[in-house]
Amino acid sequence: MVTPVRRANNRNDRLLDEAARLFAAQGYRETTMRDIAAAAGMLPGSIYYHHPSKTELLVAVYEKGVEGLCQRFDAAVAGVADPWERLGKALDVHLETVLDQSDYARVMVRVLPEHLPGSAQELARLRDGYEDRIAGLIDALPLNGGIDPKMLRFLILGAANWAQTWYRPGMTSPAEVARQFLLIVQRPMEGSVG
Amino acid sequence: MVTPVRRANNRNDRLLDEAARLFAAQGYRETTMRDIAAAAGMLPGSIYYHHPSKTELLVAVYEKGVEGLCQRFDAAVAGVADPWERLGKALDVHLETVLDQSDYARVMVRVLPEHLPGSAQELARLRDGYEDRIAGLIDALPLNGGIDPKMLRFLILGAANWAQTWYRPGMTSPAEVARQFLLIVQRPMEGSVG
DNA sequence: TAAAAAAACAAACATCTGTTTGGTTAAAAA
DNA sequence: TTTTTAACCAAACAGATGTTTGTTTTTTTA
Repeated sequence: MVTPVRRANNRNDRLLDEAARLFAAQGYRETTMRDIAAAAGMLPGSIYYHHPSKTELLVAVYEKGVEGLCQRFDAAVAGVADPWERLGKALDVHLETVLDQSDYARVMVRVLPEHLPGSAQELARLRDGYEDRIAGLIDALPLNGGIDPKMLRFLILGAANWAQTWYRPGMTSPAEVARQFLLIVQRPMEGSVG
Repeated sequence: MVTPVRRANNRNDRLLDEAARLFAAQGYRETTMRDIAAAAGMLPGSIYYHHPSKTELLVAVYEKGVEGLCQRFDAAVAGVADPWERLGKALDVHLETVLDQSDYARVMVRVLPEHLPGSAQELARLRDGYEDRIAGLIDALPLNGGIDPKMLRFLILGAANWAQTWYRPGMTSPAEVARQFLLIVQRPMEGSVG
């Protein structure tokens, strides 16, 4: 197995960028290989030199999305000890990234694994790399009896992901949305910030 | 304009049922007119006797979805005075309907107006018939200063709609999910239930 | 500078898609 | 019983879609 030597003017990065942008803006099914090729300045068939199928192209976009989001997450919560403060940082990163900064992250939210039966498992496995981080973060919260951590996670992540459907640039900033969401779910209880 | 006389063996109801089921399970783009026709026991072209286009078929499904959800909502909150209790009832109806009981309601959550540029306005207008009810309900809540009612609405509806992506029959019941969600966002404050 | 191979082109192929058209059946109206 | 027409069938059409194939260009390596 010889790894091909990547040339200086390789346009795979550009290709992935445009694919992410279109998948995020229009959806996977609504975006054609011709759309992507045109946006990347190449012919439809040329995409297949870099990716064996449309599905695999999506997987590649997904991988970059998870990788980027995880990196931002890790950087944001690094050195923060208080569980609620960690959740606040995570919410902030999640919303800013998904709403404002990364087409790749947007694809993760818009195109769900279960929408591509053939690759659902692979996509879900990639997602878990990020969602496990959120789960661990919420499990560390000191919760009142009666609140199921899993339900709290579903509520927060659900609200955050759904934000993509109503958020438009120029509205309340993603950071402010994150602050509000945290304010609503965080209630004073023993063990949390005084 | 003569309204055609609807015959006893009209299969439009069956057609709508199957369309709703398939749109909810696979998505709009992923469902073909042939899929729907086969499920309804007719030929693809026959659909066009009942609906002028695939888009209009979706609109018809959407209409039934909004109508059903609104009816359930109205029945659930009727006679309930306390704002938080009203929200609880609404959450219960929303989750049970969307997760368990109505393919039509499922379509409303899975197929978003902005995903069909041509009919986005019409679909959004239909949705508003329901979402305005939720908005009114939340605006009636006595909230602590600092919490934006709009953000609370986005959080609750977002979490509730997103539930479709993780909920599977046999899990925690929709009613229990509703109870947990309410528990998390409802905090003791002046004006609410003692 | 010549050989090797990465990267893209040009053009098609097979299939699927929403939709149309003209003919047929069967239920209701006369 | 005859007539009307709601409801559907049968078959195709035109365009879009993911993908393949053979060839050419262009960069790197020897």
